[in-house]
Order: sequence, then structure tokens, then C-alpha cells
Amino acid sequence: MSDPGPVVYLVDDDESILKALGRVLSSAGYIFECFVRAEEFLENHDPGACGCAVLDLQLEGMGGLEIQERLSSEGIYRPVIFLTGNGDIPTTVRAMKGGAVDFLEKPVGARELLSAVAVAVERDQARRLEGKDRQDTSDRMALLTPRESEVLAHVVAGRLNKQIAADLGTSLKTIKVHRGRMMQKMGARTVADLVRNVTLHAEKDGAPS
Amino acid sequence: MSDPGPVVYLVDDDESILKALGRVLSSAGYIFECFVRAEEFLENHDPGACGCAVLDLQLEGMGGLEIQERLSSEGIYRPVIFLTGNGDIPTTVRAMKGGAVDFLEKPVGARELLSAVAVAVERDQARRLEGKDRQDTSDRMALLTPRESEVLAHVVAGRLNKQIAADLGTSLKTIKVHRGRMMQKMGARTVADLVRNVTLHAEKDGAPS
DNA sequence: ATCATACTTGGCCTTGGGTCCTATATCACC
DNA sequence: GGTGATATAGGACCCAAGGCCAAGTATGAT
Repeated sequence: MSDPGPVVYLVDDDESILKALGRVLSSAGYIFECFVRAEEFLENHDPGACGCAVLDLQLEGMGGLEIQERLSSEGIYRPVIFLTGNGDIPTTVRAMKGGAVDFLEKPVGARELLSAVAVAVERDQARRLEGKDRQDTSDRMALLTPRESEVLAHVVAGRLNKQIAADLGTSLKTIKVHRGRMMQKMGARTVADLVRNVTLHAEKDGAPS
Repeated sequence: MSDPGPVVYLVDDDESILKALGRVLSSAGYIFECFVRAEEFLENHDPGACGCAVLDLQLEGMGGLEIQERLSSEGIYRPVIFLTGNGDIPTTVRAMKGGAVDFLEKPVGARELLSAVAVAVERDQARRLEGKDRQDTSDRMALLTPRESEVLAHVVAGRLNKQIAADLGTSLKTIKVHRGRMMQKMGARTVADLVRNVTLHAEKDGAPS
């Protein structure tokens, strides 16, 4: 569980290209894994590993764009760099709109590749860093009972206990109890802590298009 | 000062194209302004107006990409759609990395254009909407006295009045006064309101790359 | 039947936050 | 010398929140 360093996933059906890319990445100190088919990558990569993917646009069967779509539809955040031998503009636009870090034409130079990979890896690290807090908040929220969740929402909205009681059709005392337990479970000492965590958590929830 | 509806800025050195684009936009109910040179656009557009820009990539003198860079370096948020007669992939990537909404090849179909414009306008509206809250919060914070600002920071951090008093080397009573005035000026009824506004305000402050 | 969980409510006391009124001291500006 | 903004501070008082103790019900699983 020590930090294994970023991994670069290479997907290309031309093994000589995989080899060439691998050499460049190795020389820069990256660890990489090679795949010749999209399915092979999707089934064997580790979504929890930090790093990025370098995808060939044209693959036998499922292509690079589909891989990108598959990843995002499965909620996997994985920065992607595309490589292509003969791309066109609409495809480029589609890839970039899908969040690709870069879109490079073969033959790709070492510096070009490494620069793109560096950006992609950095993005992934930043993402994982801020993801931790959100994950923690999510985990805690999952432990709340239904009633406690309702109270949480009202508290974050800045409502008073008695107002919450009225809204939920119960007594002031009951709200105090739920509220106390909720704060306990959320690990929040003060309302300020609570609001910060919960709003930052809700922030980028409905993001992926 | 009533909402004038979104404006589409068209920049192309071919007047016949401007005319054609204008017809399409008119038919969809958009207001638009035409420019044949980049400088003309940069000097005469209204950064405060809601809408988007449709830029030809190749212009005499300053091109579309430079316009995009100029806008962002001046801190002007203005969603951009590029049009091009003969673009290449590196240019497309650069444009999209720069935040372009879309990158279309001439001849561009009416539906294609309108769809891109709709997305761009929507983005601009969303941006302006959330920008208002931040502006409001900034304005309010500017009205705080130095002491009130310090108290604000401590309150948002979830500290108790007496702790704040100790930190600032003053009495509990004094903090209560500052705090009360600060809440008043910030237009926050509760701590929850305050934390929400201030943290969201701080959130995207160091954003632009 | 028993146990766990969740939801409910009461009283009592302490602490914390907010408001009103009052008051002093400093500093800058006119 | 007066005026306004800022920071300071005390007392009285009210309301809100949280902790401690105790205890009721309902539901569902073992």
C-alpha cells in the first residue's frame, strides 16, 4: 500500500509502437502497462491506480473514443491522451470535449509525449487528492439514518432546531438528539465544519456530462 | 438594464459568410454583431454582455486563436466557437485546450452552428450567474473593517467567540460586537450561510491557468 | 421471545450566541 | 474643536444548542 508511483496504460494494436512508447516512458522513469485491445485494457487496468492512459484512436474492435466513453460512463476518472495516425477534426473535437488531456498525431516525439503524460498524471494526482475528502464525507453520510440525513440537510441550510422540528413534524427534543448523533457521525465539531465538508462534497457531484 | 438576451459576436473577414451566419442566428432569435477584423472585435465588444463569440480561425492580422488568448489574458470570460476552412489537428487541440466550446469546419450547417451556440450561451449564463454571488460576497467583504475581517476568518474556521477573543488578544464582549456587525455586513443570517458564501468565494479564486 | 436499530420525548443544567443600551479612547479629517 | 469611523468593554437579558439521565414505541432479524 505504499505509493507505487504513476502508471501509464498504453493501448495500441501495433506492438512495435507499444515498444517504442514504452522505451520513452521508461527513460523518464514511468511504470507502464501495455494492451493491444480495448477490452483487454478495460478488464485489466486498475481504476484505483494513479496515472493516465495513452490510447490509439483506431483499434480493432472498440476504438479509443469508446474506451474514453466507457471509462466515464463507469465513473472512472482516468486522464486520457489520444494517439492517431490519421485523425480528423471532428474526432479531435469529440475527444477533447470528452475531457482528453491531449490528442497527438503519430509519429509522436518523445518530448511531446512526456509533456502530455506529465500533465495527465498531475491532473490525476490532483483529482485523487481532493477526492479523498469527498470520499470520507460520503462514507460518513452513508452511516446516517434517514432521519439524521434529513436533519443534516436542514442544518446545512442554516435552519434552527425548532424550525426543523416543525418541518419534520416532530419535537424540538427529538431534533436535538438526531442532530447530536449526526454531528458525531459526520465528525464535525461545529456547524462550520459540517457546511464546508458537505457543500464541497455536493459541489462536483452532478458534474459529468 | 433589462436583460437584452444573449449576443453572438461574429468575427470573419469574409462578409458573405458573416451574412450567412447572421441569417441563421436571426432565424433562431439571436442578436448578433459582426466584425471583419480581430482588433475591431476586441475593441468594440461588450465584455459584460451575455453571449458567445464565433471566430474564424484565419483572419488577416490577428487570428482566432490569438483572440481567444487575448480574452483570457484580460480575464474576460467569453465562450468561443471556432470556424475554419482548413484547420489541422494541432490547432484544434490548442483551441480546445484553450477552452473553446466547439471547433467547426466550414461549410458549417445551421443545426451544427445553432447547437454549438446554444451550448456556449448556456455556459456563459451559468458562469455569470455564479459570478454574481461571488461578486456580491467580494463587495461585502470589502466593507468589513480589519478587525471584522479577522473575526470573519475565525468564525468561518468554526472557532468559538472566546477562542477568537484569546487569539486576537481582546475580550469576549468585543468579539461579539465585531461578529454581529460582520454578520450584518455579510448579509448572513446564520453561520451556515456565511460559510457557504465565503468558501464558495474562495474556491475558484486561484483558478485561471 | 429477544435483541438491535431507529425514532420518539421529557426534564435539567451549562454553555454559547445575539441584542439592547451605555460608555470610553483613538485617529483622521474638516 | 467638532464629527465620524473604529476598537474597546460592561451589564442585562433572551434564545439556541448541547450534554446527561431516563424512558417510551415500532420494526425487523435471529
